[in-house]
Amino acid sequence: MNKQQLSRITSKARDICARSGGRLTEKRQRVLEILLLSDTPLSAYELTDAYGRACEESMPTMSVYRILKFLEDEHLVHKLNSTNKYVACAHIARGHAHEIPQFLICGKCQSAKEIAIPTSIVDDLGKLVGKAGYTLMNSQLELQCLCDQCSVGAS
Amino acid sequence: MNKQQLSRITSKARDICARSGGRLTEKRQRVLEILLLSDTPLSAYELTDAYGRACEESMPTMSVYRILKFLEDEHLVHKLNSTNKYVACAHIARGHAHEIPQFLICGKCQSAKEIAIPTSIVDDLGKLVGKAGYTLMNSQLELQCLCDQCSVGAS
DNA sequence: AATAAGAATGATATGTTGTATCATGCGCCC
DNA sequence: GGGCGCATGATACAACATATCATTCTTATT
Repeated sequence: MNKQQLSRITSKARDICARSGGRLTEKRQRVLEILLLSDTPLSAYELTDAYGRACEESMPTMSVYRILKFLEDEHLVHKLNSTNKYVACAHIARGHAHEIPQFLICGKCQSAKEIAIPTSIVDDLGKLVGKAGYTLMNSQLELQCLCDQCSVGAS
Repeated sequence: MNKQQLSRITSKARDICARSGGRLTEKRQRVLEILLLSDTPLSAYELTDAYGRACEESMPTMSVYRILKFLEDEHLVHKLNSTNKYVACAHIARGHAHEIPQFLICGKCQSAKEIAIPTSIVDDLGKLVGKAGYTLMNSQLELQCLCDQCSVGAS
C-alpha cells in the first residue's frame, strides 16, 4: 500500500468518524495506519510495540485497547476472536458496506484475508440455526486455512 | 441427564481412551462429568471451582488445563475459541463421528448447542475459500445466536 | 482571552486465560 | 520390589484484558 492509498483511506475513515460524532485523532489514526500497513493481524501488545517503534514515543497498552475499541465501534477495525488479534477493515475506502466480515487465517504465515460471505450461504446457515432452535444474531466466521503461497512453499 | 445416561457416556468415553492407549482416570472422568452436567460451557477456572465444590478436594488449575487437553485430544471435549470455554462433545455416546463441530452460542443464557454442518455448506465454504486463494484446513464455526427460550423471554 | 465542560489519554492496579518447568505420586511390568 | 512411565501437584510467569482515577487536550461559550 502506497502513501496515496493510505491517505485516501484515513481521510475516508475521518469522514466516517465525523458522521458518528467521533474524532479520528492523531493517535487513533496512527494505530489504524499501523494495522493497515501490517501484513498480519496484531495483538494489542504488538500494536503497543509497533507504535513505539513507529512514533518514537510510547503509548500505554491501556490506551491502545481504548483506541481499538473506538475503531471497532466505528467499524474501521475487526477483532479476530480465535487469535485475539486485530485487523483493519478491508472495506474502509469503498462505501464500507457493513457486511458481516469473514476471515481466512493462514495457519503458517498468519496472514488474514477479509472476504464477504455470499447471501446464499448466510441463508443456509440461518435456516440450519433456526431448525436447531436458535436465531442467528451475528456471524463473523474465522476459518483456519493455508494460503496458496504457504501451500506452495511447503510442497 | 440422569445417572444412567451419564454412566453410559463415561463408559463409552473410557473405551475411546483405551483404544488410543490413554486412560480415563478418576479425575479426568470427573472433569468430563462436570462438563456433561453443566448447562453452559465452562472456563478452566470455572471448572477448577466446580471441581472443588463437587469433589470436596481442590485441583490446581494447571491440572485442569492438562486434563482438558487430554480430553480434547480424545475428542471428548471441545474448546470454544470465541469465549475461551469448554464443552463436552455431544456425540460421545453415539459412534462419535468426528465431524467438524459447529456451535450455536446463546448470547443471553450462554448455552451452547453442538450441531453438524451439512456437507453442502462445507463444500460451498471450501469453494469460496479456494477462490480467495486459500485452502480450508479446519472449520469449527461458533455462531452468535439467541436461543428460542431466551427469545420468548425477551418478548 | 478566560473558563468551564466534556472528550481523550496516561498511570496504576488487578483480573482472566494460558504455558513452562520441575517435583512428586502412582500404577504397572518384569 | 525396583524401576519405568504416565499422571498430577506446585510454582512461576507470560499474554490478554478491564477497572478506576488522574491528567491533558478540545471546544464552546462568554
